[in-house]
Amino acid sequence: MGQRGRQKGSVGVKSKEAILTIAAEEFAEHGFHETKISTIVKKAGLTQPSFYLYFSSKEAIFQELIHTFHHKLIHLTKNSRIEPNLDKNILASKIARGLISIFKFFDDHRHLTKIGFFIADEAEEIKRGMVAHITENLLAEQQDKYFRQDLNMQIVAECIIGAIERLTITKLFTNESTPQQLANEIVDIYLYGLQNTES
Amino acid sequence: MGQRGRQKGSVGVKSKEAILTIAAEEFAEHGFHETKISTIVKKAGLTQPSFYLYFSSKEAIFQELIHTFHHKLIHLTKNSRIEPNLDKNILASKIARGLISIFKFFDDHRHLTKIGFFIADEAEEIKRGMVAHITENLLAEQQDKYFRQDLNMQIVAECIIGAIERLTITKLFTNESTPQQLANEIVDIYLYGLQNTES
Amino acid sequence: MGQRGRQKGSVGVKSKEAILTIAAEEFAEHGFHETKISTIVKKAGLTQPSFYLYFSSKEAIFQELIHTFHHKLIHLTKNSRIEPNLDKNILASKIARGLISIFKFFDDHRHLTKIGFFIADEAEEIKRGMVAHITENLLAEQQDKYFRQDLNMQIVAECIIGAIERLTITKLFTNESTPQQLANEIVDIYLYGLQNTES
Amino acid sequence: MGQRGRQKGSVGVKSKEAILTIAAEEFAEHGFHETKISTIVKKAGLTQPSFYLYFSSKEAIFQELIHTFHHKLIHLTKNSRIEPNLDKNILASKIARGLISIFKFFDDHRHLTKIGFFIADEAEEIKRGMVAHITENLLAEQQDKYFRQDLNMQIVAECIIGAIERLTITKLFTNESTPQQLANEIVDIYLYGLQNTES
DNA sequence: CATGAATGAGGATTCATTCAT
DNA sequence: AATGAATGAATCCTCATTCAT
Repeated sequence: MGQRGRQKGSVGVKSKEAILTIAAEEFAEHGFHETKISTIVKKAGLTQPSFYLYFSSKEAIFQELIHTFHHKLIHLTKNSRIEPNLDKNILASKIARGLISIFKFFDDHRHLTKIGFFIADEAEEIKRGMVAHITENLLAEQQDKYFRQDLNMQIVAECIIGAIERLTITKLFTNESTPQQLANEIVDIYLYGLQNTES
Repeated sequence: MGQRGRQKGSVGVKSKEAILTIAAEEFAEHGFHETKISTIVKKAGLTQPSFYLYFSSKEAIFQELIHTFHHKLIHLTKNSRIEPNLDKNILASKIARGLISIFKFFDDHRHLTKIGFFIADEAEEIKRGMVAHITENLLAEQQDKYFRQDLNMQIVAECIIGAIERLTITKLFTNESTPQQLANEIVDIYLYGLQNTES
Repeated sequence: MGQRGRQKGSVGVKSKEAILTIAAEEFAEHGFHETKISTIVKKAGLTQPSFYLYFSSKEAIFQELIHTFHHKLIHLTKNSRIEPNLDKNILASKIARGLISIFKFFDDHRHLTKIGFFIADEAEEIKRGMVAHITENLLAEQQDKYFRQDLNMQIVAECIIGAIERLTITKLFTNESTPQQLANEIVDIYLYGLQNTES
Repeated sequence: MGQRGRQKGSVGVKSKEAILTIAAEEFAEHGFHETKISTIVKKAGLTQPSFYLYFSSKEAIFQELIHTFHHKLIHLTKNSRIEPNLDKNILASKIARGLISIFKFFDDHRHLTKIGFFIADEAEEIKRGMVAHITENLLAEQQDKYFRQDLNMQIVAECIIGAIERLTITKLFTNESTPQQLANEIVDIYLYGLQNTES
């Protein structure tokens, strides 16, 4: 069928993706309200009505971007459950690996991350999800005696998310640190603490 | 009679303060753009032109709130430099005391905190200031051998600010934890780390 | 009566005059709409309600200034009727004298002139009055054979007013010419024309 | 069918021109401040946002009208340089022809003229340009001995512009005189003066 | 004579969104 | 698949003017 390959939808798909990409940029840089549909379509070489061919509203495309971010993030964390029975040295690197994958993901999707992790109202909920996930992991490891028994792991998880948040903005997105470096620093700090045990 | 005589201008002052209070509430809850001047003045029992009697624009009052927050915050952290020559136990409680005062301050000024620490574009800068301050303190203590020599204290500071940020939103503002509890948890986590040293 | 001279009204009179003077300046410089009552009273060291102690509205003070201008102008032109039976040389200087008095008057009341002769809607009417007056004079002199019989004196009068208007703005108010100079130039041009009668 | 095919954009052009025409009317009649965008668009059968489809602000459309006037005026005066070597009778009719074209232009563009020659702040500058142009012409003719040597031609030019100004308002726009009549009267007055040379 | 405080009324401008083609 | 044209619905802001003291 259709040997002349009037590749149905390909143009539209391209337009839609152009809009999505540019919108992500704009939202990430200027926030929701300061981003104008007019600007997006202009940058995409389209007109305003075309926008509504692909998205039902400004709110809708914003949600779509958030959803994409959230979806990818969930997918990412799905496989990161730490297997039991590993010795302490390996634990550290396991944790580091998890953090690396998060930072890498953020690094690879800067605009989406800005939107879904920092700008959106839903960011709070997304973080809550991550905190829950991390808490679970930590609890398991706590149970396995890798971690101190007297710690409130939910609070720990919040601290880690907070750290990730900050470092993403100030170190990762400024290109001052790599995912690896950041992950290692976090592991080092949280695992062993600040206290000087020498002397 | 009235021992304070002809309270010149007191009415206007009251109106201005009413506007400020309500504006803080609104901005904190709805953000800059979703906050309407009309709503603010209505809640203050005034009309729109009155607003402009006290503030030159919506932007201006927002800035004033940010400034107030920043100003108070700076004032707070001014006295918090840790004195040298204290043993380790005291150090912990010293640090805790600093954190308590921050959480207390945030707790006492929830709206301002939401605005100046979470909503404003300037929040980033304000946090940067706090990070710098904390970094300084940490470095001094590191020099005094209280802390491990191999840690990048700026990164540590970022982690702490991130933790404060998160815990403020999820534990403090939800009334799930007190400033004391949060401060203690942070000290415990960051000073000693997660690692189980028993066994 | 009243040896203590609580000069009744003197303060008010002073305030009113201050307002009038400043208002004239402002209207002259910025026109009606761009002149704000708030600016006037500020410059007069008063508050807005005080303004309404002396003038019923912005429109009212503007009218008062126009009226003052018009009144003075009418007073000026009342005595300027040219007496009959003068020879041609004297005629020229008579006319010049009339023009000098007008230019002097404009020069002495620059703000009022700007308002009443250039800014006000009523300026048109005021000019019409002057044209009528000049026309009358010219007609008398035409009847006395001093002027050409074939000229439409109303048109001539319009031309003279037009000349006065322009020269007031471009030469008088810029201090490039004195009333005398301008009057002489006008007399010279209009009496003898441009045409070179030599050769 | 339809020899001009798919008239792309013709509707928008029509709307823009409608707005321009009506705006010229309104500005001419009521001045800048008393002219409301709401009135303009209402008369054009449009809504307020449509106005901003074609003009960026009220100030902008006003400037556009002024510019149009100025542009046309400059175009008009470009060809009006008087060629040398003409005898006196022809000179008069040459000058008359120039004046006719000006009055005709003003007559054909009453609204624009009101705006650009009487209402706009830029009117002064526009007149200055005309004065300069006229002065140049007069000087050339003076050099060629057509005009008296003792006259300050800039002042003469100012007088002529003043005359044009006045006569435009009082005779042309009231339909009391035609461009031809006005031009002839001016030539007559300025060339030969008022003085009765008979007797 | 004067003012601190307040407001009614309106006006320009913006932006997401839609209609007809 | 796309667009020229248009708009509904707000929002910020301004200014002359007034009231109570």
